[in-house]
Amino acid sequence: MPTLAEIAKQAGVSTAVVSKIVNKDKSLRVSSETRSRVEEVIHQTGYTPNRSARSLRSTETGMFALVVHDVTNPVYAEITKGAHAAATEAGKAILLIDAAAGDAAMANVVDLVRGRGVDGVILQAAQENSDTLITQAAREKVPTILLQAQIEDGLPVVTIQDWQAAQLGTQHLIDQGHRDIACLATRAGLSFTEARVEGWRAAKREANLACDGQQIVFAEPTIEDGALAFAKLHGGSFRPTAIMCCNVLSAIGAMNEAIKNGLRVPEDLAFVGIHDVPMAQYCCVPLTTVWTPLFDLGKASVELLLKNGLPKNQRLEIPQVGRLVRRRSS
Amino acid sequence: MPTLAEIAKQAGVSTAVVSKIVNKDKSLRVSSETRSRVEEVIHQTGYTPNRSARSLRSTETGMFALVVHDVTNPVYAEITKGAHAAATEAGKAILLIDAAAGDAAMANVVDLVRGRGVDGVILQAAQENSDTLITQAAREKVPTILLQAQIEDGLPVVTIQDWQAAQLGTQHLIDQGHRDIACLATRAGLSFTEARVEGWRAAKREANLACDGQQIVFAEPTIEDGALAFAKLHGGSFRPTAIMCCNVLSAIGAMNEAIKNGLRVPEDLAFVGIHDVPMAQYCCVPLTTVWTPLFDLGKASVELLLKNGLPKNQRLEIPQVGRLVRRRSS
DNA sequence: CTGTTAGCGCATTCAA
DNA sequence: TTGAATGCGCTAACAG
Repeated sequence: MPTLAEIAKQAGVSTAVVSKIVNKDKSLRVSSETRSRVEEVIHQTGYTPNRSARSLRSTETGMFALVVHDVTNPVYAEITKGAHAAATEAGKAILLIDAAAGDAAMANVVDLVRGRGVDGVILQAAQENSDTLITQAAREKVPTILLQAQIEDGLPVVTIQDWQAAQLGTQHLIDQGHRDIACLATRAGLSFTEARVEGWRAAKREANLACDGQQIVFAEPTIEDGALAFAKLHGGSFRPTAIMCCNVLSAIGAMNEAIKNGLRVPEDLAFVGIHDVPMAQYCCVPLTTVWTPLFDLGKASVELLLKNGLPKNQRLEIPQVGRLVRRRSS
Repeated sequence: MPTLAEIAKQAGVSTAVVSKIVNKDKSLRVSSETRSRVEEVIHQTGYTPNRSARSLRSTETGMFALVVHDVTNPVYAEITKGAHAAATEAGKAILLIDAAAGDAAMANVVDLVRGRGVDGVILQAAQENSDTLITQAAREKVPTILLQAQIEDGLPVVTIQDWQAAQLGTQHLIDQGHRDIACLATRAGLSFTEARVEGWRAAKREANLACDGQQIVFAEPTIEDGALAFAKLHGGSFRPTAIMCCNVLSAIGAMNEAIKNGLRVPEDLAFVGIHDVPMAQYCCVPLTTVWTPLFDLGKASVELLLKNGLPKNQRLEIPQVGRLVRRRSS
């Protein structure tokens, strides 16, 4: 692994010249002869600049940390894919952190951030201790972007059109003739949960359908918790004929549980989920979903970091609009 | 962001002392008084060593690149999770690269490797151009580990017990009374494909069942290609009553296609897949799978990198044995 | 036992 | 138009 200096010596020029050539510095005026000689040596030796040295000089690492809650969650996978795509295009790299790995993982991120190991942080947030830890560390040091949930004032957030997604799904159920439509929401208190619940509420109100608290159940966006949530919805006095699920995984969990309980889907109970992942079309009863621009969400978050845009406290909503993907569950 | 030198000055000691304290260098003998004074300053200022500087000095970055073919593939997600867990435990970080993002992504990896931006590479390999690119770059520079497939001599590989997994699944089908058991294999030519096909073959031979070429179809490990593969298996002269699928996704795709074609699962056609992912238990007909230690596979790969073990050309097979998870499809 | 110092490889100012 | 010199922040060899 040759160094700049070695290239310079071999080409009979100074390191400055080589450096500028490597970095395509327009201000460099050299005879095309020396230039090609240097380029030749670079090519021959296969010289590649040392990252650490460069980072030390420039205080930029070309890496962004992406913190998600669970690497195996297909929704996050789609976001990750988008983030990776944007990073790749810009020649940057994505450091993946699985918050599910616990405090040690968080400690690592903080370390990374404080030690200037990353140029930015993208945080799939969820109002947990770990979040505050990160946002605090990050805020003082490194550009940080929140995904989906505004868990902390003063940090930029990028979201999808949550309200619309829920509204769209609910409207579809109403169009199918449903009147008793429950809402299986995501974690209470999160901004996107509120937006989605509002979307559900708006659609129902629009159709003069009553909404009250017992029609809503909050659950983590996992299959397991979706299944648990079904019991609450099914056991109560309010017997829905359809459930608007604010997450595709909880939808699958709930639907599965319904079927286990002998209900027919969609005849006895219809389901719509938010986010379209492959799993939705292959599950017990193919699930109607509202497709959302998850890929673009991830993509936009790193693009934001790249252009250093978005003043604090601002919010970017991905313009792509949700789309109903109708399948058998509704 | 204070520097070592600043800490040293504030504490009235030299940088060497601070450095050794930060790095918990046992060889350092200082009065507990100065030590605590230094620690106090470190704590007060919230000093964290600069990563780039450290890397430049030590030629270690604390980062490993993990190259997978598709971030949204749940099988890889599980592997990623394992790799991340092991990395976290060791205070290292995982750089995720999605080979599906194309040549640009590969170019980035090569750059990273050659520029010493990572301490090692873990490559979910698949005999593609991109692979050679990486392995070549990596081999001359940075420790590289292959996942699952021995695509290049001279590089260490870590695998699961492929033969046993296929054998186990096939044996289960035989135990259910099946005799005409086809094999939906993964990509032809890959070492793990061969091992799995061998496992299938062995189980059949053991039961005195004939195996021939037309009982095998090769397909990429995706739902889509699994569906396509079904047509080939179903259209031929050999009409299986069961299919041993060497991958869970292709199993789901094939099974789904079978159902679409009016077959009853498992009555008309039974399915077993290799790898157990959440999707398997929620699909149209819950899929019987052979659980495999994917998490440990990922984990082991970074552990190997960490201890710099495994001489070239060696192979590590994860000791965890596969386990049949019986569901409705068989 | 502790402090001084010389680079690691690069980018960049300032001279020439 | 090109080159020499400096320092980014850290570690480790060497002095004292």
